[in-house]
Amino acid sequence: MGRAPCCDKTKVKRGPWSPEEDTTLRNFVQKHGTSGSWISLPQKAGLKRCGKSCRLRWLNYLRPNIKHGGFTHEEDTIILTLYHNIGSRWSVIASQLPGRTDNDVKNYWNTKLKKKLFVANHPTTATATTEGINSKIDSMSPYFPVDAEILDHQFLPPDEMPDCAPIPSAPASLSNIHANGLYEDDAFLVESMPYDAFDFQDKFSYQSNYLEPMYQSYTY
DNA sequence: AACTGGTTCAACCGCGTCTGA
DNA sequence: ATCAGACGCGGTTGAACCAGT
Repeated sequence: MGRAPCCDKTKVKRGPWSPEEDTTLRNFVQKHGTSGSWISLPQKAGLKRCGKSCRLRWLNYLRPNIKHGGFTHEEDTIILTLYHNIGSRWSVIASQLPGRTDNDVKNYWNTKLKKKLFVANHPTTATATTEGINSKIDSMSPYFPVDAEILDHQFLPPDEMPDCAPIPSAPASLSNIHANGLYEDDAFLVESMPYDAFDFQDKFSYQSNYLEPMYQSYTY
């Protein structure tokens, strides 16, 4: 006996959104907001969609200032650092990346960054399949090492983060690395995530000074 | 050109948490 | 204090696209 569905699946449209539906939803939300209830919004807006589907479409695609694709090195660093410290709290991680959604960050981690990090640190397995790499990564400790210089970053809670706030810049030593004959992306990751040279003192200092207060402010 | 396997990412699902009556 | 409905989240799925053969 499972939980009752949030809406009648036989009466709502599913699958990809059409441009017309996007326009309807965008216009309605911009004019009326969410009216305090996503569940009732589709009916008010004249959409044959589940409220949860509307909410997801708005948050991940239609709302202003959304950025798609092209994650920067600085964003990579922030994702890796926060994943190392708090795990797969994608909404918390995304809140530190203006314009990024939790879905975007999650997809980026699962499809690209995780593999990139592993390959950069295990060059001999670079030709392995994604499935094989993923299974290896999943069996590893979640506690990736963190470069001490990342301590310089300042993180803001979401309600203090302006929509177009600049992403905290990476330290110079992390921004212009071309080492070991690797591409800049890979060299950057290798240099910023040195598996064998992690300073635990720095990790705990960083965790207690910056991440734990932030993490606690998000606990729900 | 056709097929196949891999990759990407939008969307869905179900569960935990929150909130207001 | 309790409970039902709504919200928000992380995990997963599958269609579309891409690259190699």
